[in-house]
Amino acid sequence: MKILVVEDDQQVARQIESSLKNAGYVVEVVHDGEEGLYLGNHESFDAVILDLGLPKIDGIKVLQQWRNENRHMPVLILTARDTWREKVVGLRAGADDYLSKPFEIEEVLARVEALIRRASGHSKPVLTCGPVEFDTTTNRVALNGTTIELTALELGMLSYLMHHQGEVISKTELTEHIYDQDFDRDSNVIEVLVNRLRNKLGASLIKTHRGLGYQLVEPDDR
Amino acid sequence: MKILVVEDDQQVARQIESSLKNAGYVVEVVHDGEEGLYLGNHESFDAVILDLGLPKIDGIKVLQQWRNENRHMPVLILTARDTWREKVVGLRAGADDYLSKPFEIEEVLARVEALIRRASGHSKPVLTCGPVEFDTTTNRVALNGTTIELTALELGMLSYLMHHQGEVISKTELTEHIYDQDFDRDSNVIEVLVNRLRNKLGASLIKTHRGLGYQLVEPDDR
DNA sequence: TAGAAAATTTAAGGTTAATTTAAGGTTCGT
DNA sequence: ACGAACCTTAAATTAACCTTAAATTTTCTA
Repeated sequence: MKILVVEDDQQVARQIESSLKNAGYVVEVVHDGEEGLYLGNHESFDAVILDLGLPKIDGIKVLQQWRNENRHMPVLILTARDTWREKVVGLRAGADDYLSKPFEIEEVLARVEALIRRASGHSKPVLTCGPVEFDTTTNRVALNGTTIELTALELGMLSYLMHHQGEVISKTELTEHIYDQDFDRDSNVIEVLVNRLRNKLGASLIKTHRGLGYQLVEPDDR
Repeated sequence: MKILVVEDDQQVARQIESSLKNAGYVVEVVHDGEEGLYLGNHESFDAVILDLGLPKIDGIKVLQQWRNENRHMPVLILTARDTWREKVVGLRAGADDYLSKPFEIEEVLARVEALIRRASGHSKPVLTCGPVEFDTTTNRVALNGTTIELTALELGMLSYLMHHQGEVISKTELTEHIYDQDFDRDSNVIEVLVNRLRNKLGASLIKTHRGLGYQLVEPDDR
């Protein structure tokens, strides 16, 4: 998760930066509107914290330009003044949330996380197939609710099958996805992997189509 | 609830002290900046009332130093003059609210309570995982209650893991967070760091998932 | 500012779990 | 029934990780 902070006040900027980093974000800090505008247009961020009173280009202008360029990352606006007028202008320009100084650093964190959560809410992170669940964000795999430990390769294979549920996937396709293109023709790695997955997640999860490939199916529970 | 009052005017100090005590707070009063700075750094308060015109060290300096040491307790500033300039300086230094003399003692109480409410509402200051605690505001780490000294990198790594408890974090993710983007692919820095953390905080705290990453787990005590 | 101390990085050898290989058995389609 | 494709198991191999210590860099202190 990468966050852009546009804030000219060095102290506030540092405060926010360290707090965000501690919370586990990758943080990029710039100190004026020009740099902010450029970075926001040329790199991709999961959220932006934007001060309004900035040197060179005003925060509102920066925000408007981003939105004109169809950049839709969530933006939290910071401002020194807490006037009705400012708030309206900010939200009109496309801000997602608004915070006026002085603020608790923890509150900034809370709001940013809320924004990111809200923004990423569109994707469905956890795939499911019968009794097995696969969380694409954390790579956690569960069978009937209890987590199952998988190795890197097992995980890679399950991930691919999960993303192509119901399709019949050839062994070549699996090898090419799990490894990087190169593969031996005479090796039973895939069979061994399938076997281990079946042992861990239930024999009927992966159906084999002789000569064609494998298919992830909802097992008939019994 | 413990409140620190830093105020050189004996009469004002006594007034505030008795008012706060009546309201049910534990109050500590000191009369110059030096004592204030020390106490604020070595004890934990739920809020601070800080006069700006102080002997030995100016109030702003005291506040700045606290913030530099990552002490984030809410601070209400008192000042004799009500100038725009002073207010800005105070807020820039990290104050949370501002009150100019003369003031009603009732108002001081009201503002302090507002600050405490606001601060406690949004902060989740101390993360815990089994026997280890991590205070996000002071960066203090404790194992079974006793403070453990960690280096900057150790702290960075622990902080990241603490904020993502239970998740499996890849080595790349750790490097990208601890360092700023750039990293060598052939270096065992992460392994060495994990090793040192395990030595200091217990071997079973960090679980390794071969080929995937590391995971912070509650150690099974034994 | 030099010297000392601490922190960080590098390096090397040992350990272990994951992956691959291999070998023999099983199933399925024709 | 026969061969090919697949399954299963276990041993062999490999790569990831651990541990330690020395080398280097940074920070502290006199």
